[in-house]
Amino acid sequence: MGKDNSRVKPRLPRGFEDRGAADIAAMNQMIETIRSVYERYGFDPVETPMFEYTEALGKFLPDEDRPNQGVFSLQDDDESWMSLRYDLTAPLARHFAENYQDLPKPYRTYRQGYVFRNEKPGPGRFRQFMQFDADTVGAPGPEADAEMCMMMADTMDALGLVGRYVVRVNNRKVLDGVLESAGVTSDEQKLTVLRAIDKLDKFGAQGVKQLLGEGRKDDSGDFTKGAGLTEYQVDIVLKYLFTDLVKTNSEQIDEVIGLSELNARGREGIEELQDMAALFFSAGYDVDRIRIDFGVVRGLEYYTGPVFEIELTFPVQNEKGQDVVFGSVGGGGRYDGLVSRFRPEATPATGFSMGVSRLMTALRLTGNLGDTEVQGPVVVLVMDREQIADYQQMVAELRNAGVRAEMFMGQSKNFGKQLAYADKRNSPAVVIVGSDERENGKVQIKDLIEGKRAAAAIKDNAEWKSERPGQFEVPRSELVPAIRKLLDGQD
RNA sequence: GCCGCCUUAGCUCAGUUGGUUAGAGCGCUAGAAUGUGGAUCUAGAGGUCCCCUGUUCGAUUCAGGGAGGCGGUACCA
Repeated sequence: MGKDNSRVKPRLPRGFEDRGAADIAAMNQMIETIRSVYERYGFDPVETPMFEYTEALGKFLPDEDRPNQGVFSLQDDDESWMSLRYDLTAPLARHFAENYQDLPKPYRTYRQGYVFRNEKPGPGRFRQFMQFDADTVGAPGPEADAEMCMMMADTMDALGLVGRYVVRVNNRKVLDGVLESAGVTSDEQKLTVLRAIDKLDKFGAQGVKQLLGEGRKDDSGDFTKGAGLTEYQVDIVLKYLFTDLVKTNSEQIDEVIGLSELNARGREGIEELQDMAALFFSAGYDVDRIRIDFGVVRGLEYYTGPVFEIELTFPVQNEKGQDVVFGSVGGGGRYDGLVSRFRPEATPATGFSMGVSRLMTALRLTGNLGDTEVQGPVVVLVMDREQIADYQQMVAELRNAGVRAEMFMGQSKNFGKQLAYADKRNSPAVVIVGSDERENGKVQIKDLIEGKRAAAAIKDNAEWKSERPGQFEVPRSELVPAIRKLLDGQD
């Protein structure tokens, strides 16, 4: 049989991804774009490690003596649990609390990095993915929240997505107020109601109504138990959700103010939204960029006030052409309680997170990622093994001149293979020096890009060879200037 | 977790109403062409037909179970 079962099958764990040169270039470009916006807003970078003590992340299960399933965890030497961070906010709270004395307040920072969630992956959902966050810690006012929303919008614009997203804004206090008025008191029921509201754009009014009441059966036949509200309660919630869509944010807010069910807590939230809407208006952010939307919930329980979310306004399909449910590509809100887990002082904070990986996936799937093809190096071919010192010298000259260059390192001394290699690397040019050139003090430079163009018409291989499209000869001393000139001409 | 669909060569997929040597395109390797990429032609390598159990003279094909993938749904701190 001769079957070798000892060989390991190379396979990626589900929900994780390898990234090649083009992907990395695209991601770096996105990161740089986002970074420049955050810098311009006056935020400074900070970096925290991938691991934190689980208790610092707040993800210890109260009943059992181990961390939440959703986080990747392991035990340190002293048996204390450590976890891979699942977002960049909890680690920031820890960092701020730990360095409280030295940090300026408000503390305005950004940071970017991979976070990890041990969950079932889906379209645009990975178990390792990149986020790019900005936070203002120690600023209580709605102007700090409004700034976050405007920065989110500016970031999306900078990423070339003008008019193709919307930042939706709501306030948890409004939600809480409505629920209180409706007499929804148990925490569990509250959560279920919030989740139901969150599904509005997914399932529509009917779906939400079912989820608020008995429950809903989805297309795959699965049944989701509802919140079990009475008809009267459902009406209150729906009335609040389905205020008429109007032209401006302040009009939108007025619609809710008109509802008699709004209690003191709800009105507090409304006032904050009014303040934010006024700032959006005066700064020229229209409803098509930032919209007050009472359907925004956000899952995280630590949000205490304004919450916001970036949504793409174009449909996304996967590689198979199937329409795909694509979540938000960024979000955030005010989390006034997070730092107080570590410190006695009340520390208000607000921030948001850009889902870099998810956004990149959406852009790639919709063909909006832009051209990030990576240009290869100039390759110096090895014609004579004895001359590699000479070839290496040429490479060094090119590198010293700032040109990306390498000597062919493969096994094959076959000329054609070396050219095929350069072609596959997307090299701009190769340098050819055999005995003929050496004796005459010359080098052959082959412009692979021009050559490809010139060769398009050539069908016959003999002609193709003798024609040597894109190839020319210069004195050895002219190597670097000739290559430079060629590269300049190519861009 | 629950529901649906899927799994055959590196990739995309045919096919076998249960039968002996399981195919194509692309890709890969080599040659035509030993100093010239592409196109062309020729040849070659590459398979546990996802795994296990059962039914059967015989299973890649049928049945049951499992795993993995895709999608939905739940959860998502």
